[in-house]
Amino acid sequence: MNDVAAAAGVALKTVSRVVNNEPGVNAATASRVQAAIERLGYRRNDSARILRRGRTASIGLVIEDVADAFYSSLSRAVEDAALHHGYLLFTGSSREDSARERDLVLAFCARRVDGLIIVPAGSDHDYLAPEFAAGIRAVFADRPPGAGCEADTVLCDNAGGARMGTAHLIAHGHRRIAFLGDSPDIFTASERLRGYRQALAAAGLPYDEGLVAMGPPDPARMRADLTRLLTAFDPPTAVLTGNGRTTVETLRALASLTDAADAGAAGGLALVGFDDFELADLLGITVVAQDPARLGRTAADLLFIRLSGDDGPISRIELATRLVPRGSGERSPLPQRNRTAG
Amino acid sequence: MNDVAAAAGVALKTVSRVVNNEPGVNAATASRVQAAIERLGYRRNDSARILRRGRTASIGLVIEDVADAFYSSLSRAVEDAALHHGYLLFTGSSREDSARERDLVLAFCARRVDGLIIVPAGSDHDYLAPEFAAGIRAVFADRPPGAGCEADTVLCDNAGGARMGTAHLIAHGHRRIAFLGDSPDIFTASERLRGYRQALAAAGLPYDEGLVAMGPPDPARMRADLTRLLTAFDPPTAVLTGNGRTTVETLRALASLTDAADAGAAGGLALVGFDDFELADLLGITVVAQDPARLGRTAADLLFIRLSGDDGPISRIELATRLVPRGSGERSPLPQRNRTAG
DNA sequence: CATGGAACTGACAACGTTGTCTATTGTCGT
DNA sequence: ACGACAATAGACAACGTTGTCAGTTCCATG
Repeated sequence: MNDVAAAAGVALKTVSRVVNNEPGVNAATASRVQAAIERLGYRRNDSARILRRGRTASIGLVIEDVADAFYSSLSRAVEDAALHHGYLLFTGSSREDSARERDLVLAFCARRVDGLIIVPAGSDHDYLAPEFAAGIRAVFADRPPGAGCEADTVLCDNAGGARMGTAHLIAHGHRRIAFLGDSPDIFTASERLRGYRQALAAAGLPYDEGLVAMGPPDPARMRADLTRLLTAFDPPTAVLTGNGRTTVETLRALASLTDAADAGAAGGLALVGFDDFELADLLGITVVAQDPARLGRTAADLLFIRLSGDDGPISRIELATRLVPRGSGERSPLPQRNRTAG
Repeated sequence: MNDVAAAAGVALKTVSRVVNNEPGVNAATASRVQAAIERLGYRRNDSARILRRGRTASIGLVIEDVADAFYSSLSRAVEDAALHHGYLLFTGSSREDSARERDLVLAFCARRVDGLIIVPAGSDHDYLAPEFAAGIRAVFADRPPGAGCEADTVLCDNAGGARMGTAHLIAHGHRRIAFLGDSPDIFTASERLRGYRQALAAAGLPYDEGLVAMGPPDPARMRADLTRLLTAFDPPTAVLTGNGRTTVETLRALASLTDAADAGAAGGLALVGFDDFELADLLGITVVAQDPARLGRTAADLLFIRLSGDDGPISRIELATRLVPRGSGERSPLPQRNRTAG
């Protein structure tokens, strides 16, 4: 900028004014400065600008994994909102590792992002206290912050969705319904388990721990769990899967366990999946759909409201889920070969 | 930092030394400073640091759309590499809009990223000249830069992959093979069309424009194109689809055109898709697989080599593709109802 | 005891902007 | 012709770091 000023025979401040479209510069002077800018290929250094002004016009997004369709949809929604408000976006994936979450968040804070959208991996957010004190705003998405951390939160109605999915299976005559979920220490997974139990209770059905298998969606582990479930004395006639990844891996496991030809039919087992996913329509999989884009958009909206100065009470929004019947969840129970009596 | 210095009764520079783990600070002094840091909740301001040091330890990634599985895998690979090198990552989606690509790139440059990884939407990258002059390094991924822009580039062997996929169909007896691709002004789409033509030529088959339909993967448009193709006098017995999105939409269109029950079987039409995608295994779709994670990793590697000072000649890497037979591409031609003679 | 050097600490400028305040014009009304 | 005022331009400090260099202390050595 100094060079531009020298080249245009003008003061530093005048260049600054031209660069920022500030009023009070003679048109002739301005075009002379513009010419110098073009000639020298000058670009404003935003680091200095940020240092001087205090606002960075950037936000940080920490998700679990960009490569997961759910989070990449969420990302895109946040990205759009950021762009729309003229903000730049830092992103990082925590990989379900709370240390990595913290490091990313703190790195973003050191860059003085104005705000954060966090899908927390950990359950302790005390490390944010100094940042909040410094004026950084944060919105939690998909999962709530740890105890003692007061911040806007956008969740989906996990328990309600699981309840609805389970009730749907019950309504189609199922009495033994398995639940395959992610690790129970993940908020959404345990909430969905809760919803599943609520639905069973509401229908007067017993809760059978033997029908529940939870853990990271590792194909080998899931195959083993499914085999155990399906070869038990009194096997389930239906399954509720706890998230997109789990649903997909369940379908794979079922395909490898049953006749590959009718893999799409999930081998007669009724199935409702939590989370919609690409091609679920073609495979005829009934799902309880969340809207990750809406989740991201809502979180971004909340954040930008805060960034515009709003200091109202914390909000905690819960987005509704939607049951999308596609066939796999509407099958009636088939007589099971392992069962001795009906 | 000033406050910390005052609180610890020490000079600014000493705090700086402690914060940066620089040697030459008495342990007692250091712990006094540490205490003050904790007490005040101090965090270093990286904007100032960047301004002072010149290096930002951040890179910018511009892709087409995070919500697309191909690019989100690529993103994740770049993210991992960045994290591994201690860099932060700015991301943005161009949405196939060259102006948006430029704006994102320039915004990242204004933030003084050290390097860029770009999946270009446009074909004119003259706007980068001043940035290159300022020392920014860029690597192009998936698509090459516009003419006149010399930069490291990582592509996949698009023509070769399409040739392989087409040859595979020819080897299974197909003579009339349709090509459904993305807009021909997208580099990868036109390269794949080229590979398709090469394979036809190599087999002595005529190139029939009537069997080619290209454009953005809009469901309605694709359905119309497919209907036209399949109801023609001499319809194709096989299809090569030009990318993941196109493959999926083709499957949808086929499912809605033929009996929904055998949608997974793509209605008897043989199909090879360019790009692997989630659940292609369950649907039995033969694909020419790229490795987007490898693409991202390779691009990041190239970039970090440059950032470490390498000034060797420009490299242009082409990654191989892999044919994954899963059934849909191994079907023999069926007699077509619209054809008068065999 | 003087001297050299190592270990530690601090003063100061500079990075490239922008906000504030002041100085210089030129224009207008009286 | 004069003061008032608007429009334009510039000087300067400050944002929070870090690199450079200079100073102080203290200990080992001759």
